Amino acid sequence: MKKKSPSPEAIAAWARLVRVSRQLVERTEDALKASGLPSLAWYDVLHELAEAGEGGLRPFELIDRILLAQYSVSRLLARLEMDGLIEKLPVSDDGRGQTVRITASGREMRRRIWAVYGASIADQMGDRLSAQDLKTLASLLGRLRDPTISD
Amino acid sequence: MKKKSPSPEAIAAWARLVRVSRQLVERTEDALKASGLPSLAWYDVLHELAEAGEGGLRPFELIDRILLAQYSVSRLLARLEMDGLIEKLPVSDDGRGQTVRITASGREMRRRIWAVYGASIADQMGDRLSAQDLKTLASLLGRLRDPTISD
DNA sequence: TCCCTGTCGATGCAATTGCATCTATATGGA
DNA sequence: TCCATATAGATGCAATTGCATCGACAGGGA
Repeated sequence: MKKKSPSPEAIAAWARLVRVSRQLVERTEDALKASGLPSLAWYDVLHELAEAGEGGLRPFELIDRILLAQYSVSRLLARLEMDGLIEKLPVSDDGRGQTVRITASGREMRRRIWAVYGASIADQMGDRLSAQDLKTLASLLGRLRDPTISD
Repeated sequence: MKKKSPSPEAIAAWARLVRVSRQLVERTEDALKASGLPSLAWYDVLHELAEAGEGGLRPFELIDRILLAQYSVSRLLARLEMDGLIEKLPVSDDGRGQTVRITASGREMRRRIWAVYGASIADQMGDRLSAQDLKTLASLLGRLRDPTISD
């Protein structure tokens, strides 16, 4: 395969993208930490499980949705379970697996995280770009997504 | 301070931004690993030092440029020095500090990393958006930058 | 000069991560 | 049925990270 050189525009956009997203995430993580709340990774799991409803999700489904390695999810779930935010249920038709479901206090925690997370998004995105610009941005970013990945 | 709720557009743009940038970086890191090359963090340091020229940089200047914690930079520089990619020089007018300079093999390593990194940027950005769209993207992202940060 | 405070950079220790591998179960074919 | 292979999820161990703190020097005021 041939080696290509990126255009100056591509380099500039890349640099901005990487840098800005790191800043935004970092600020949000800092805000969560300052409020004594768990990190965005915890939120992501609670969010997916809340969306999934009573049926819950299998860990491997979670891996597809959030962008984490299998062992990261395994350990993340162990911590969430220890904190009582999720529960693991055996699954009848596959003895290897389990179903993970959010608990009431998991939902409550999700709300508390969102209070801070949502405010951070509003501060850092909503207040700086118009709705139209946000749509343009999302659309451009959408074209960078990996075509081999679901989301 | 009042808690705000983000608009749906802000949430969508945020989700795309975080997800896409993680994907892009991850793919690039994977490509580097597959080539047996060090990570993007190493590249960033080598890049900044190459830009800085013979005068080199103080570690605290590096901290301003790359988005890393002080202790991360301290350890990163220790590893780069062990690999002979940079050298640390005492600085005459400040007994606490040091100046960090890229070595010849550091420059060589930077070139080798760029061969892969640049190709990844071209693949993932240049090939998917026009120059005009890349400019629009960079401009929109620019408006999200933290105003309290230099770059 | 002598403190007091601030900045530079390194580091001990605990927590987290990445890698490789493990156990257990499922699935399909001979 | 039996075996070979594949998949789900957990985990031992080494490497890395984060947090707090440290030691060393700088700079300014009394």
